[in-house]
Amino acid sequence: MTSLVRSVSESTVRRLSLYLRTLERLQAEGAETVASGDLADRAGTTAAQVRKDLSSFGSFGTRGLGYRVGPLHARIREILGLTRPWRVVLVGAGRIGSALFAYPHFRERGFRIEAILDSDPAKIGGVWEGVTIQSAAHLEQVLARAEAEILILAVPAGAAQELAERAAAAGVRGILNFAPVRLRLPDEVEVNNVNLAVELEALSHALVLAEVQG
Amino acid sequence: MTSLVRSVSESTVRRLSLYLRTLERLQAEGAETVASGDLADRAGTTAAQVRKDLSSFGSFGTRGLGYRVGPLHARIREILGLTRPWRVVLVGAGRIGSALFAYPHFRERGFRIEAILDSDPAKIGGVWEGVTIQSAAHLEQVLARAEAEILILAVPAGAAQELAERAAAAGVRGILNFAPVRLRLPDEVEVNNVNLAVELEALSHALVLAEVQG
DNA sequence: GATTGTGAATTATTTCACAGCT
DNA sequence: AGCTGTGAAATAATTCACAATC
Repeated sequence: MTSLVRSVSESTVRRLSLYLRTLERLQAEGAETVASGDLADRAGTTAAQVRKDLSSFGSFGTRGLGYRVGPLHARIREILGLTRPWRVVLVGAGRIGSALFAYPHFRERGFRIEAILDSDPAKIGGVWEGVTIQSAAHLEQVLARAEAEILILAVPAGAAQELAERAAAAGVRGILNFAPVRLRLPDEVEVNNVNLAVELEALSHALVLAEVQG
Repeated sequence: MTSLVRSVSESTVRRLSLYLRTLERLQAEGAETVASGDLADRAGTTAAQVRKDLSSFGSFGTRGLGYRVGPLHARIREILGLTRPWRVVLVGAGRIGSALFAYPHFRERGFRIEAILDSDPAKIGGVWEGVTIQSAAHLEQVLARAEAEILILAVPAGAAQELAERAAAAGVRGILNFAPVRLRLPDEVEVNNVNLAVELEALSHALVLAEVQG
């Protein structure tokens, strides 16, 4: 069987996600086709970049016309692994956890938060939209019962490594980590780090640079 | 006057932010010096990368010994523009806004949220830790009174462009944008986008790839 | 006439490897 | 002996430019 999903670079993958959202807007606008230049403008890149990205998985644009919005959308969903739902467990029922749980774009894309865990007794037993917050002590059982594939880690830095290790041992395949620490885990566990301080600090660096350079 | 801040690549800047946090942990552990290899392990990169990153702004490691933790920390703070406070206004008092407002790492690094805005009448007038949520209709006045330099945009996609334009016109210099849209703004406004759907989709892509490749 | 697909050229980033300090 | 600083080499990502196609 030939793979439907070829290896593409990390930066291409991130742009594909942007294209996907753009294509959804185009669909809502009733567009049938889109040219690379138009897609690039809307997604914030260049026409050549769009074409390179799309050609990397043997694309099917039409010369003179552009790409058909529907089929391209379907193909990118496939590449990104969004054609089936993902079972997700959220660890950390603080503010970030709450924001992620309610983030509409996650559910739209098929990321199903099956369970919520926290270690704060004041939070355990609480209910969010029908989902009861359980004790993080039961991480392994919860992951097993949910057959969770993805863990969203939204806990303080000090708690992240231990929880991540336990989740990895329990068979979780990917972790989206919001704790500002580098997780040390077996290679087969995919980790994607989101560090909000990095984002703000990159901005502040850009601002001082702009000051100095006029 | 020679600039204290040289141009370094975007990826270097992001790693510097990681090194900064690592150095803070080392300081807390009482370490006086750190070798590039150790810093690399803790920050999740390589020794050569660390040395290249640090040498790009004329660093002052000691051969045979490593880098002195305190001075290196101070130098990176300088590079990242963290030696002075930043005046920040938060737009969007939803769940993401709430998480960001309470995120301790922002305040620790001198990002001061001076005002909170929202357009939902149910939220306006609410108070978060002494800060009253004001109407987004008054964006310009609030930005002027706060002399805000940075805007954190945590609003729905549909509202982001208009608010960003108004903030740019009112003189904001940088925007940390959580809305999943590409903002079109004058070049002098720095924009850093955080797109949570992209992060999760990059993870799901990695997982399907791992499945296919064994 | 418009727009893709893609090799080639360019630019950026990472890794190597080792001379040079302490 | 240990570790930095850095040119050189290798690799990766982006941009160019144009023939191929509709």
